[in-house]
Order: sequence, then structure tokens, then C-alpha cells
Amino acid sequence: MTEQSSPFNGLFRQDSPMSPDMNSFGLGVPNYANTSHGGYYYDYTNNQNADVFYDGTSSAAACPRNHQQSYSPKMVDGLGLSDQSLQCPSRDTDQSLHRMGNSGGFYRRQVSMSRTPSLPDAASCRAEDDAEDDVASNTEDNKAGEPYAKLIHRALMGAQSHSMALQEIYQWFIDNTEKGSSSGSGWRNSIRHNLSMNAAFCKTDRTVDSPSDTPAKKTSEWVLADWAITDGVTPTTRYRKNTSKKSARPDSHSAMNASRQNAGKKGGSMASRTKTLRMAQGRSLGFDGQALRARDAERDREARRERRRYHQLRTMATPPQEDLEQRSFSPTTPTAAAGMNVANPYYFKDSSFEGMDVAVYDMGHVQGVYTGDDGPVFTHNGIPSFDGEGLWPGMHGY
DNA sequence: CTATGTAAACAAC
DNA sequence: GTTGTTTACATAG
Repeated sequence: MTEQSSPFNGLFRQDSPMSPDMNSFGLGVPNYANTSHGGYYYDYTNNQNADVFYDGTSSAAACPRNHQQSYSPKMVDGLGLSDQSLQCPSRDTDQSLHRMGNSGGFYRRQVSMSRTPSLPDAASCRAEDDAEDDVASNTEDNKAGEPYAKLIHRALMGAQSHSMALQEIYQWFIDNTEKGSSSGSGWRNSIRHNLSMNAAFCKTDRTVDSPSDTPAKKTSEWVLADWAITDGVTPTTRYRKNTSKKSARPDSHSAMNASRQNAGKKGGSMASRTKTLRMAQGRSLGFDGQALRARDAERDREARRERRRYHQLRTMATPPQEDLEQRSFSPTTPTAAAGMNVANPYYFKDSSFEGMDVAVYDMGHVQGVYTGDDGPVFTHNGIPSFDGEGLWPGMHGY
């Protein structure tokens, strides 16, 4: 295998260890030394010597966050385990979560990476979060009024790499919200609903190689879209389809029941069909295609402008693969979707596109991958390109 | 009308 | 049973 010259064996999500000056629009120099790319990407495959193990937990499968940044125990101690975002609860077989004491429950990664993390410490993260949601409760107990989307956003902002498994989000709600202490499970449904419907939350699928010869495990986590890290959440409502509000049908009960069943039927069948499609079409942009009305479109344009501004600022300091959006994998880590006749989560957005909809480039446009010192570059006959338009200055498509 | 919460059907695992 | 997607309905403002 051609190992890249990079001193670490993979690409790791980089947003979390940004230096503080990077947090404000990224004009600073990334101080994760030896990583020549701007980040947000992982490589979970070259993990043979990046095995994950866990401290203080009973189960080897206790923590699914094995893709995350490695923190030495010393650093963890320094950050303070009272910060619940640093803790990784263990699971028992029926998947309920237990809080571990301060002595355990976190994980660490058995790999030495030469980059200097210079993490924002827990305190600054906290301060940042508190500053961001000015209205948000300062107390641990949240006001019941804070909507799910914002709560989820806060949870993810407090998590390493801004990513959490669903169960961890549940646990966060249990620990930090009133909603999570309610008896039923409706709030879990609502969380899932929000995660699905809000473009600020992106799902990452991956298969994780276990240290031993355990069969590769599929895990799934929810991560904040990069723009949501700075911009916060946008209302989930915007991504809903237009529902013909008023009951056109006067037939009441049985009709309602039937219509709901029908809705579920649609939802269920749509789920699988549009799942990958939506991935490929840029869910993180929050488009619902035709369902967008003019005003929504204008608001989207405005938000997109803002994100582009942010994007441009960042690309001044980072290589062009920042143009990859919502790619949670390394391109050298093909998923089952890669090369198959299904939509692929590796897609590319022409960020300069001013029009109504997204220009999408999926892996079908990619002719090859070159992994060099500047990070992965897609190539055609050895020349960085796409078969579409050039995505960034100085690169011309084929 | 908008934002949000909730219930529920359904698929895939 | 869990996870994720989707539709529908309710309600507060």
C-alpha cells in the first residue's frame, strides 16, 4: 500500500482541535501541525496501529466514538472529567447508558499522533457555548422551553468533534434536560425527528475495524454540519415539506387514521428511497427542492452567502478540499456506496454557485484519487480535476 | 403563517 | 428492538 508521508496514519476530524483563533473564522493558522489539509475528514481504515481501547469501562464495545481525536490521559485529566462531554458512558447489553464515575468512562486512543492538538479546553468550549446561546440557560437544568434542535446543537457543540451517537444524545438529554427525564419515549422520537429533519445535523456512517478480528462494526453518529458550528441551528421547520395544512377532508376519525397510516407508508417507503438521494443532493444545505418557496429560497441564499463567506475565509488558510462538504470519510475509504449505482455521500458543492439549487458532484465524476502532502486530490489522468466545472481557482475540470 | 412538538408508519438493520 | 426518514396533526405565538 502506498502510505502517505504524513506522520499520522489517517485523516482525522480537525474541527475540534482548532486553535482558538481559528474558531473565529479561521484566519489563523491551523496549529495541528503536520496535517496539511484543513480537516473534517477521517480515515478509519488505516487503523491497524490506531487501535482503540477503553479505560474504566467493562465492555470493549463501550464507546463508539473510536474515530475521534485522541487525547492522552493526561490531557483528559487536565480537562477535567467533570466535563460530561469528555465522558463516554458504557453500555450494557440492553443499551441503556450508565454514567461512570469520574475515574472511568472516558476513552482514549492508543495512537501517537504528531500533531499538537492544542485543544480548546473545556472551559473555553463552555464559554464559547455560553456566549453563543446567550439566552440559553446557564444552569445545568434547562428551561423546558429550549427547542430540541437547539438542545441537540448544544449537546453536539459540547462533544468532541461535535459528534455523538444517538444513544449519547439521549443520555445528554437525560443528564441535562427536563425532556430527558420524562417517562415516555416520545422525546426520543422527537430527537430522532429533529436529527433527521434538520440540516444542521449530519449522519455519519462508517464501519469500524475492531482491534482484534471482531467483525467490522457499523456505527453511526451525528455530527454538526460545519456551518452549524459557527452559525448555529436553523429552524427544523424549514426543511419540512409543505403540508397542506387544513384538513381538506371533513371525514374525521377513521379518515384521519387512514391518512396517518398513509403518511407513514409514504414516509417509510420514501425513507429508503430518498435517504441516499438526499445525501447526494446536499442535505446540509437545507434544500427541500421544489418545496422551497420564494421567501425560503431567499433566506437560503442569504444563509448560503454567509456560509460561503465563511468558506472563503477558511479556504484562504486551508487547501481546497475544504470544498468537500459533508464528507465524513476520507476519499481513500470507500464505503459500500462508492462505485455502486447508488448515491454517494461524497459529493461536492460548487460553493460559488449563486443559483437556486446545488451543483452536485458525486463520486461518479471522480476519476481517481491522489493522496499527497496536500491531502487527497481527485485526479483525472493524474491531473487534479473533475469532469465537471472546476471547483476551485487554479483547477480546471476535464 | 411560522416554529415547534408529537405521534406514527414504515424500512432497514 | 433500534435507528432513521417521512408525513400528518396540534398548538402556541
